[in-house]
Amino acid sequence: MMSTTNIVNHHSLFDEEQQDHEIPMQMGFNIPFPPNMTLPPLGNCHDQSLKGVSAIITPEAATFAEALLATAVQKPREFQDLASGFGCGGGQNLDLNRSRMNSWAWGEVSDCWIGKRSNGGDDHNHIGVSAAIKMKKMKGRRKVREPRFCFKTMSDIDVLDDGYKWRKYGQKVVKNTQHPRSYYRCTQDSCRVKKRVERLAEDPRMVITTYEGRHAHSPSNELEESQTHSELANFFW
DNA sequence: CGGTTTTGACCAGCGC
DNA sequence: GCGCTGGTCAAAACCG
Repeated sequence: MMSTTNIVNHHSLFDEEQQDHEIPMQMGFNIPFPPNMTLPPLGNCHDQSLKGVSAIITPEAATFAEALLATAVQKPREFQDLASGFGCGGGQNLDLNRSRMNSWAWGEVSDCWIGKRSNGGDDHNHIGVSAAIKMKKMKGRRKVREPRFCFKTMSDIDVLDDGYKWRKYGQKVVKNTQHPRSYYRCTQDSCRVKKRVERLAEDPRMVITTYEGRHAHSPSNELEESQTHSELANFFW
């Protein structure tokens, strides 16, 4: 069991009083990289639309990272408890609820990374997931958009298994790209979460997955909460 | 037969 | 107002 797990959580709360300007917000975490996973050589990415992506990881790790972040977003309290159980800093508080994500008027992911980082002086591998989101509250009435999170991963598979069940509802070739963008919607009734999957024009090996909204339910029925916890536990071995 | 995918049409937002 | 573009709809095709 590793004892140096580090949850990184830095965000500023949405301020209702602020009008018509951008409000930066960041969320995420670092955890030790499991010994049974291997990393390919890491490199920097220079994609204008997704600035700050720092590294590339294996599809397996990426899938798990996505599931982790989904858990952190959907069940911040449980995620915090779970992380604490694995020796995460108790003082850290993954308090995403307070950010009132669903009240954001408008948001775009301006930065994200999934990768490997050194932890201070020692060079332990960490898998990290973070999303820096620039929020913008507009004057006047404007269509409310759900918060969005995106991930960039290296994978042959377009749709990574994040524990939820998705139905494809559209595909579009976007300008200046060779690869089509696919649109998916959560199959759960009353759940409005959507995700977009596309390949990076500059590097088709990279898959960009963008989630929009928050699930109003647990991951698909087969993946009960206890199982999710079990998977999270397995991640550390 | 029911659920999912495909794909062309349609719609809305935005810039000019 | 018009054209461009991204996002969604919905009918048909596909599949287990």
